[in-house]
Order: sequence, then structure tokens, then C-alpha cells
Amino acid sequence: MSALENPTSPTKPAARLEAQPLYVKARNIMVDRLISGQWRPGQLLPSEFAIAAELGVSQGTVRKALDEMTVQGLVVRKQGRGTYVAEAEDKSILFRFYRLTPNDDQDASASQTFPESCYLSKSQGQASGQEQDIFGITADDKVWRFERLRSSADGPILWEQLVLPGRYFPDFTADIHLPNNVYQFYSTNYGIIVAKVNEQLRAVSASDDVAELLNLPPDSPVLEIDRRAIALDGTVVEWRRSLCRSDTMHYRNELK
Amino acid sequence: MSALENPTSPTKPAARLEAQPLYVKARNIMVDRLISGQWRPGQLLPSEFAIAAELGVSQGTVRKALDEMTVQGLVVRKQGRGTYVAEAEDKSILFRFYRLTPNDDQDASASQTFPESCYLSKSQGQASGQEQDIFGITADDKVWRFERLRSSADGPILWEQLVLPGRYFPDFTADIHLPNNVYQFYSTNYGIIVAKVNEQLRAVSASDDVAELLNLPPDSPVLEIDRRAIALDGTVVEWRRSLCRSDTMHYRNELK
DNA sequence: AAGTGGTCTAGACCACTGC
DNA sequence: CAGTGGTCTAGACCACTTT
Repeated sequence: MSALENPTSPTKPAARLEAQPLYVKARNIMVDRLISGQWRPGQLLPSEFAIAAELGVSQGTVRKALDEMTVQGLVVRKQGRGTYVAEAEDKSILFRFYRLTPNDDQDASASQTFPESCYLSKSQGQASGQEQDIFGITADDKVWRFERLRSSADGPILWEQLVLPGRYFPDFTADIHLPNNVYQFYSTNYGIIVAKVNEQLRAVSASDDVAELLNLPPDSPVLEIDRRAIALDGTVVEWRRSLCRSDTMHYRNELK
Repeated sequence: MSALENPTSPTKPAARLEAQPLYVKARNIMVDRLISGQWRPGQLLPSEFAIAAELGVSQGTVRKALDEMTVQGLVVRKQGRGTYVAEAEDKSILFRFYRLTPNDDQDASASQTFPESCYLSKSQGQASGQEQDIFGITADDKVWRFERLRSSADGPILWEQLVLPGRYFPDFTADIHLPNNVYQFYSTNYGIIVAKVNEQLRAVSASDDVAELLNLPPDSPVLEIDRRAIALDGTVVEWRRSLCRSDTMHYRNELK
């Protein structure tokens, strides 16, 4: 029996509450394989015909499911070669979650540069109440905390604190150097695929410490970005709070 | 001859630089009808089969084109009834471009309320240099300028200045009351469909005037949002600069 | 040449709407 | 009931990549 057959009435499906189109079921099965790690970032998937045969549906149905996953950025299709699980290393994917731009830039994506990071601190500790809420963990769980300053050639851009739940990053040690592109790091080392990111933006006054780090006068207005990165299975895998100088940089957003 | 036939070699298309899939051509033709006003917001389109027959392609090709337009929010498909040009009045579309949320809101879309507007001023004048750049107009062109304060039940939320190029809103008069949902107004009265919105966010200090209007202490940090609304044909049809209080509100963004 | 994804077609059946 | 969009299939041909 194929993976997608209706177990209650294979030949003549009755009216069911959970009725779903075949391509939705096919997509769910394939997304589950991404979540479980059966299909890992960078891996070549079986061909459309092979998947279709395995699931007992037509190639067109698998194509529709893969098309949706392509739009979502989960897979990358290459004509003549095959379909691959998306990696967070492509430039387009690198900048997918990066919206800060120098003020003089007209074209957002063209001259965009990724700022270098400089660590101020990293530590491990018990999860605070807020961190327990955010990650859905208990007081016994540990978290990793990073504090870093990111700068471009023209000087400091932003200060940020980054928190990771320990349970998703088990073999983490204190001497691991978190790379600039952390989402690629999560992807290749832990198979964690960041599906989306929720951000909250506010204008706040820089504290004396932050103002000094960012080379700003005290009480300068800075842009606060509270970000939670959410994995494919819906769990929050990263919490980040950034304070960005707002005189030389801005946050660009295109709503469609 | 159908609208989509290749004029150079109908039977055996040679390699052409401008080669485009049929569904792309079909989509372009249909989008052009939206731009020209031949198809206006709210209007019922011909059926997929009718469009396919007119363009000389199969129904599946028209469907693929319409699917893309549906994703883009240009048309709305209703099973059993037909395909309609999208209107800006649906709640989902209303909040498509509205990202400001009270701080206590957990669910962004649930208890979201649209703030009421109160006019402070409206006037017509010659386009400034910056306005000429933004709208691609000359010094002879006139612009409409609006200044308004938007408030919720709890008090003022934001102050904003809104600029419209006169040439796109010809029969505008000073006593027209710009409604709360301006994009629906553009759509129903001028057939202007806003396809996307580009925003730049910064943290700035409130001037004395703005601080008083927003009920804030002087020099409070406020969120500045510089927005340009872009119509289907790529022209900028609205420029807006908002200053939003950042103590009770935040700007939410979901990146996928 | 073989295998992959990309496009296009034709036809079947289903679910929903309106008359 | 007819007409609409939604799903699913099967098959053809094309463009591209690899062997």
C-alpha cells in the first residue's frame, strides 16, 4: 500500500473531516523528512518520478508539492540536475533575514555587506523566566548566551545579545566560535532549518554602555530589534535582541 | 491569430532571446489589463476556459498564470463563482501593509485594531526637489499633502505626513476627506492598485511638536517609517513619513 | 544518450455556487 | 442543473546537466 492511500476507503474515499488534497499530504510527508533529518541540507532528493512512485501519486502532484516548498525556500531545484534541500549559504538566503542597510544605499541588495562580528562575551547559564517562556523549556534547562558587536568598515553598527537553548545544541562547548552566518551553522551542524523569523522593532534610548560601544552620544535613539528564529517544527531555536545605530543605518522592508 | 502566438515562427519557434513561457506571457497580458483599467477592482474575470480560448492556450496555462496572480494578491478566486480582481477592502488585505501592534498583543492579527485618523492639515503645492525625485515628476507638478494624527482608544499612536502626486489624482478637491483605508480609496476611485510598499525604519528623537501631539516627554525616541507605495506599473503613488510612539506600540515583521 | 526539471496540453472527476 | 474553480492524472516535448 502506498504512503498516501486513504486507509478508511481506498477505492471510494468517503466524506472525511481530515480530507486533504494529495499534494498537501505529499508536502507534509516531505517536510517531515526535513524536520526529522532524513533529508539534510544540501542533499539531493530523489527525482520527481521516484518520489511519485514511492508515494503512489502522479509526478504532477509531487511537482506541485515541491513547487510550494521551493517558494517557501525549503528546497532548490536545478534543471537537469535535480532537487536539493536548501542550504543557508546561498547569498540570497544569507540576506533573507538581514534587513539593515547603510543610509546612502539606493539598491538594497547590490552593495549590501555583511558586518563582521566581534565577541564581547559568551556564557552558559540557567534559563531565566522569560527565556523559559520563549523557548518552552524549564528552569532546569540551560541556555547559551552570546554578546557581540557587529561592525562595518565605517565603524560599529549594532550590539546584540543572542540566546540559544542548550537542548538543541547539545555538544556545544565554550570554545566554539559562532560564525558570522549563524543560520548556516545551525543548518550544517545540527540540521536545524530556520523556517521563519519573527521580529519586533522599537525605538529606544541607548544606555551609556551601548552608546559608548556604538560610538554614539549618550541617550541617542537606537533601533531595537527583538527577534525569534523559528525552526521547521515550530520551535523557537534562537532569541536575539539587537540595538542598531540609526544615524547611519536603517531597516528596510518590502511589503507585498 | 491568437494573442500569444510567436509572430516570427509560429510552428517551430527558433531560439529567441525574448523567449518566455506561455504562462508568463499570459500573466503579463492580464496584469496589463489591470494596469490599464480594462479589468477594475472587484470585477469578475472571464472563466479560465474563456481566457484560454481568447489567448490561444490551454486552460492549465491560464490557471498557472492566475495562480501566480493570486499569490501576489492581484486576484481572488472563489470556487464555483469565478475569479475577481482583488479589492483593498478585505480585512486580510487591509492589514497587509499595516504592521503596528500594541505591545501587549501576543497574536498579531487577532485583536488588531485600525487606528482612527484626525486631520491636522491638508494642502496642495508645488513638488519639492525630493518629491520630484520620489515621484518622477517635474517642478511644475503639484502634490497634495496631508498631515494627520492617528489614535486608538488609549490615545495617540502616530503622526504622519502623506504626499500624493497630483497627476494621478486629477479631480481631487480640498474638501475630499481621505478615508482611513486610503488604499481602498485609490483602488475604487482611481483604479490604482498598490502592488507593494517599500519602507525604511529608523529610530529618531521626537521634536517638541511631535512629542506634544503624541503625549510624550520631549526628545522621546520614536519610530520613523518612511514609506513609498508602488503601483502595478512601478510608479510611486504615495509617499508617507510616520512617527510612531515606541513605548506602547511596536512594529512587527515576519520574515520567511 | 540518459536523466533531470520546466512547460504545455487534454481530459477526468470533485466541490461549490447560482439559477 | 450548468458553470465555475480545485485536484489529479498521463503524456508529450523542451532545456539543461552529466556520463
